[in-house]
Amino acid sequence: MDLIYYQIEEVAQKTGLTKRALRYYEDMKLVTPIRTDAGYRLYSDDDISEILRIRELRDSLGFSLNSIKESLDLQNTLKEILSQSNGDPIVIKKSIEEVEKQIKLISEKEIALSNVKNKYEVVLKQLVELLQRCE
Amino acid sequence: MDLIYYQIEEVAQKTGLTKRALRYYEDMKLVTPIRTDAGYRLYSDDDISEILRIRELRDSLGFSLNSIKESLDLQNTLKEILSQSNGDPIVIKKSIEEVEKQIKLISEKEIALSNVKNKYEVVLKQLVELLQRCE
DNA sequence: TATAACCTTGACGTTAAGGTTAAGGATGGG
DNA sequence: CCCATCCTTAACCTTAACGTCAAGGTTATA
Repeated sequence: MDLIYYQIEEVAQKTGLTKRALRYYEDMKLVTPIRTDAGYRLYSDDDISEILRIRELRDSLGFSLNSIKESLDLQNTLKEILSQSNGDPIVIKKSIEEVEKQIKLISEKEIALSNVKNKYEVVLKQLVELLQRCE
Repeated sequence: MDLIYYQIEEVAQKTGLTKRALRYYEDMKLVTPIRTDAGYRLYSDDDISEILRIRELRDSLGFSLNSIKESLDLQNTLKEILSQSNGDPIVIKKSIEEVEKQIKLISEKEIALSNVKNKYEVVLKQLVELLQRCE
C-alpha cells in the first residue's frame, strides 16, 4: 500500500490554514513536505496531523511559531532518546528537567485559564438569577 | 485615608511590564491612570491589579490586547447590568449568551492544554523509567 | 540655582505571521 | 496544441506590540 499525498490547496482546505501560511510554516521548518520533480509540495497524512497540532497550539494556546518549533524539536529528541533503549543518564536527566519545565508552564496556563473561567461562571450565575427575577 | 498613587517607573517594576508597554496600554484604553497637573501618570492599586490581570491574559493565554479589551469591556457592561437590580430581559439574555460563548472558548483552550500536558506526562514517565533502568 | 533624575509626547524602527501581487513553469482536458 | 488551472519563488505590504531615540518639561536635591 503506497502513501497518499496531497497538494497544497487540498491541505489548506483540510487544515483551515492558507497556502501562504503552509509555505511559511515550511520556511520555519515546522513541516517539510516532499516535492515532485517539478517542485510541487506533497503533504502526507502525517504532515497534515502535524499541521493540525500546530494549529491547535497556535489558536488555542497562543504559542508563537518559534516556541511551537522548540516544543516539536524537544519531542523529536525525546523520541530519539526513548528509541535507544539505554542512553546517557546525563542527557536523560536534562530531558526530564526540560519536560518538567514544560509541564510547569502548562500548569500555570491552566490555572490562569480556570481563574478566568471561574470569574465568568460567577457572573453567569448572577445573570441567570437576575433574569429569573425579571420574568 | 487617601489613595496611594505610583509613577510609571514604579508600576513598571511592580508589574514586570515596560514603561513603553504601560503607555501603549493606555493608548489602547486598557488602563487610564489619572494625571498630575504637569501630566505625569499616576496609577492606583486598582490600576495595578488590572494591569496584572491583563498581563496574565497576555502571557499565559496568548490573548491579543484587542480581545483582552473586549473581554474587559464585556465585564464592565456586565457589572453595570448587575448593579441595576432589574434590567431589560433582552439585554440580560444577550449578555448570558456572550458569557456562555466566552466560557465555551475557554473550555476549548483548557482541553487543548490538557492534551498537550498529558502528552508530556506520558513522555516524562517513560523517561523516568528509562533513567531507572540506566542506573 | 544648577544639575540629575524623573516625566512627557512624538516619530521612526523592529519582529512575527502572514497577505498580496507579479512573473513564470507544470499539467490535464478538449 | 492550446487554454485553464494548478503550482512555484520573489518581492513588497500590513498589523500588533512594542523598542528606541530625540527634544523638551518637571521635580528633588546639593
